[in-house]
Amino acid sequence: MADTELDERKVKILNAIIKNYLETGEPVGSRTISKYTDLNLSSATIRNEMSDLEDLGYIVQPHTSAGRIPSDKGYRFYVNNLIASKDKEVSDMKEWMIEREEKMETLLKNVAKVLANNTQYATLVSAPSVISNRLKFIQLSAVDENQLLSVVVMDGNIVKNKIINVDKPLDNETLLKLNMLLNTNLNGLSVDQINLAVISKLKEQAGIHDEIISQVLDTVAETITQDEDLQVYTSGATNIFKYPELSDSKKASELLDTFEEKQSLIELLSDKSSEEETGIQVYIGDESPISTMKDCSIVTATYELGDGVKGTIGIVGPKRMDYENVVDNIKSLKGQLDKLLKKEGKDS
Amino acid sequence: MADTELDERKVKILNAIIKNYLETGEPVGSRTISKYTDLNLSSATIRNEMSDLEDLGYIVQPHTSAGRIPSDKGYRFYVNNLIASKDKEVSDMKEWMIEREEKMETLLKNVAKVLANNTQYATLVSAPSVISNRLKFIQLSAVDENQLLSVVVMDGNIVKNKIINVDKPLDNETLLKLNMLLNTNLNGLSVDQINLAVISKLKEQAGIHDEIISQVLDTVAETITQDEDLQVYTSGATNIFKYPELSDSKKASELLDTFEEKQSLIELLSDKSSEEETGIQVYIGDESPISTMKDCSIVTATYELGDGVKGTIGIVGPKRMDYENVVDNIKSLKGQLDKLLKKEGKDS
DNA sequence: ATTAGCACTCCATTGAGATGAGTGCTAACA
DNA sequence: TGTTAGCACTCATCTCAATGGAGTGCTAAT
Repeated sequence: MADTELDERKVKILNAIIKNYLETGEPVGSRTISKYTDLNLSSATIRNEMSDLEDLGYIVQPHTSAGRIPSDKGYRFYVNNLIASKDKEVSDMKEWMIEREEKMETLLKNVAKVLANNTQYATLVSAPSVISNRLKFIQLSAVDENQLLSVVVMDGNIVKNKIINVDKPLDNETLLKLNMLLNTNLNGLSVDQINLAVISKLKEQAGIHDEIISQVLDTVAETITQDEDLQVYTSGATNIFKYPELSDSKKASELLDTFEEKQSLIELLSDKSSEEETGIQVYIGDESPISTMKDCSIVTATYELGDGVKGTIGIVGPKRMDYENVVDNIKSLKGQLDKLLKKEGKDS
Repeated sequence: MADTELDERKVKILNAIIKNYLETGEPVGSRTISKYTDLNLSSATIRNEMSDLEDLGYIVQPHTSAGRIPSDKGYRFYVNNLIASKDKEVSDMKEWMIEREEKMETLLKNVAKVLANNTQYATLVSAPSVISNRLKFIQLSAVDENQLLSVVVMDGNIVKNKIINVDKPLDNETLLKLNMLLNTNLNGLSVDQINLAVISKLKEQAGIHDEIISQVLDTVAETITQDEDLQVYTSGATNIFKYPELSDSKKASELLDTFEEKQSLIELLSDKSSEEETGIQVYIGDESPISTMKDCSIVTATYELGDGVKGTIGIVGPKRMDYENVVDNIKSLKGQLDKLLKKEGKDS
């Protein structure tokens, strides 16, 4: 639809406006465009076109007799074009840091950091969600008389653990039996497959309807399904100070609060409402599910591990963000993570 | 020494200046003091005294003909008095959140949050340092053919783990023997007691000079001594925007960066250079080991767990921080943590 | 359809008072 | 001798109007 309402010249002008605004952050006037483009049109002509573009809602004037800046709709147009057309080879990303990491956590922290450095925006990376992530190994051990330790290893070497307090000690034999039971029945299952039914089947198989064993099994189930806090790693949050339109103290404070209080970020990153086939989502201004980010744009991509969707990487910046660069970066990183995690899941 | 250079009246005036400045954040003039105190002195007299105080270095003028504000030395004087004298019962702290927590991590996050809420400053809480923390339980298990999982439980239920990649599988028997060996030899030892000597003794006891076993033992040692990232939890970093003197965009950005990049905070919290017998340390302005906090004051306290020093809680705020309230809060929290952790370490 | 030209609008910057808080100093007072 | 009143002076901040410039919208000419 956008295609029919904008002729080629208007598209060129709109793009020129947006590009210029991305660089300068200042409203851009007709004269600038008249020189900047290779259209060889006078500023007056441009003015007419700009007037049209404003009527169509692609650009706005912050106040009478200032230049124009892109509206959310304008950004949206630009970005759609970009993601669709762009598929040029990604600038070779710094690989120095993404080397085989043992710990998911440090890996993801590094990813966030690299991305923040490369783009100069704020970045978020969420740990793989355990939904549809497979159980690889599970073990119960007696720490001392009253404490059991349950350890669960998932695909991708994510390790979870929980201390279980019990009233009286379990003897070694029982423990061994339980471990056997757990491993044979649960290994290879994904978290969302481990529900109440499975657990109660386990309890049954444990034979004795022992109070304690039942309690232990429940806790194990809890360990497995525990939301892992759905960790989010952030980096470069303070980059927002680089963009005057975000750095007045009220907005900045709210934004940084959002980053510190990671809960809402989790929601953001797991928002799958407008999933794109490319795996890259862009929220512009009001489109964002988080209200404190009304004045920002957000680009997210999901990376996969083995089967099923997993974690998300995201970038938060001003609306005039360098979409081109960001999309490239995020695509590249997504690719690398996909590759890395699949490999690690398999052979290492 | 400070006692001899300040007579009682000067002390009163100095305190009045500081208190007033703490509230308002504005330079305070002679007239204000003349009314505010019960000294019944005219502003002129106060001016004379203030002039003296300035010569002595306790207060400074931000510019000619503004009021005076406390210098670092002035704050220092005030704080010393405070910590020494103050020991009144702490305002009853919200206990709602500090209930028996299984996970150290969530507990400490909550502590940081509560403290930030109570004081309206930025807070940091460091996890107990494992130095001189005892080993409670250790276990090696085979996740699959090529991966071993080593899990270590410390006092206070801190769990560490590490995946060990091995070239060829270890048979069950060896594993069992290793576990036995590890537990009998290492349990009860603190981390700093587990050094190369102990490990090589272990290797010897393992009998066979097997390449793999040696490698495994090394990795176990690594797991135990791994620095646990020395986690630091922060909260309320954005509170700095409440204090104009910190919130100009350059300073704020640097400060927030420091909070995000937690590494330097770790150093701050583990700085034991000026340990006080009360366990409470106060850095004022330049005294801080972190340069980005030149314009801040920092109050830290260490809490203990069982034996030996453990973690630290800290508050970062403007120099005109409400020291009284902060010290109370931090004392109270320290007390609760001490109690809680000792209990947990023992019986649970 | 495009362009040149012009009047107009509005923001941002500047500089000149005006204001007021606060000091330092001096002289008077108890 | 310590305290106070008074006064001249300084300096940051606020207000206000003037200025300049960037940019638009409109109209008339090409």
